Amino acid sequence: MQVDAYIYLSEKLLPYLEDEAIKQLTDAASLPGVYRRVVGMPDIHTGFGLPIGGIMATEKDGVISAGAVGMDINCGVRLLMTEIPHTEINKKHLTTLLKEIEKRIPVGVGKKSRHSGFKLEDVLKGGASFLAKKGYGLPDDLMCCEEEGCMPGANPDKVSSRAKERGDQLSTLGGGNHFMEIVYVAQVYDEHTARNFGLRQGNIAVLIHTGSRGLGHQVCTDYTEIMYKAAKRYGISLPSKGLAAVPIDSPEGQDYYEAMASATNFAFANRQLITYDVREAFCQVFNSNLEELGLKLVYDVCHNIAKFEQYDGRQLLVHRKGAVKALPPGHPGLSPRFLGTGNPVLVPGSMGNPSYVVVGTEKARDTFYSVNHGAGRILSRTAARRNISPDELKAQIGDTLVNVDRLGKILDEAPQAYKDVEEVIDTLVVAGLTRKVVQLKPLAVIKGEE
DNA sequence: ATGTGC
Repeated sequence: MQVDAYIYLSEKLLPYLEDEAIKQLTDAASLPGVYRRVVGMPDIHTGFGLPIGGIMATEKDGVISAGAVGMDINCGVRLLMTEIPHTEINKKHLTTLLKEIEKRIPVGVGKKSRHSGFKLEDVLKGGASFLAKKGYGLPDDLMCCEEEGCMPGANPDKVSSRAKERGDQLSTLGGGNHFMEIVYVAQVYDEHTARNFGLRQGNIAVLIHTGSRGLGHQVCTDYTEIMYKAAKRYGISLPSKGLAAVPIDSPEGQDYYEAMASATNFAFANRQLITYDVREAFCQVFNSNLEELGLKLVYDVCHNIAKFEQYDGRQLLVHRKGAVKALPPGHPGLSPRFLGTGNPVLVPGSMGNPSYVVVGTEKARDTFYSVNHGAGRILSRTAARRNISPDELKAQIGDTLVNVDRLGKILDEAPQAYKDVEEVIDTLVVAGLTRKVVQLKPLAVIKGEE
């Protein structure tokens, strides 16, 4: 190991720590140019290469790794806030909303876009910014996105034709842990910050969790193969195929960065077009307009990405896989919109459970200004399908409305397969890395079937 | 996570 590995866990979470996740994290600590420490979040669990809930920063002369970003490049979460009090919404509204949203946004593995006419090259270069400027967004959307909805350095020429063929999935949700949820602000912990983020106690909001779909998956697969072969030529001994890595300044490393930025923009555009479709669905169901309904973007976070950032006067490449950038109030890296508060961090819980909006603190410097991205798995997808029955899942999600009739199709997403998100967040609160802003409680959820 | 794969 070149550096130490730190993992943040409460006593309650300690039993869930897998030996394999520790190995993946310490493996990452052995890669050339890794800086200061590698970090595991309290939602850590075994992934491909770097564990999910892992952070690895590398210096200029160090490596870049596709597996340390993850299969779903720029998987992320966005939150839309409405002006609708949850007391004014009934079960019939919710049912109709789910139907109208599903009419517009295909859900589940392998689903294709209902939209056409967007040039993939524009999407890969421009992300959410391209769509918003085309009219698929509100004026303030972009300043409420990480990277303002467009990652610089994207070069579609570095995305393989096979990956591009899989790029016809704009405004699709996907499967697995991806979801859309109608929630309401159930509790406010920090009035000032909540107000600044536009979060009002009792109001309805929409949480969207998805990424770059098949395109990002293919980019990761392509470049893992390329890096795996090239590493030998650079004299890098790889601890595992999942951590295949090459020097940042090598042609392969540069190519991956440009392809990753392209896939990142695809994911931003996906969430932006979903937002457009969700807004349309709300307007139809409530027979109203966005001026009345709100549906303003609170924020859009990336949780699988590598970005160049400054620490200790050095430029580092911070790989976050299942971790969210959380800059504290006053940090020079913040956009003017969030300079006084820190950027909002969106942390979804498991199905039927609360989600949270939190912010980072000065102390989060210890984690390269990163906090956890969710609850974190306890059971693998297959273990969850084997061990949880549809009735047990139903008992856990309670009154939360679900679009999926056959609960047997989403057992891998049962809350029993996940840690308690509040325990996970409180671990970082106690460690001084984060502060809670609001709690969101679910009313209805849209999941894709396996 | 994923047109659920070598």
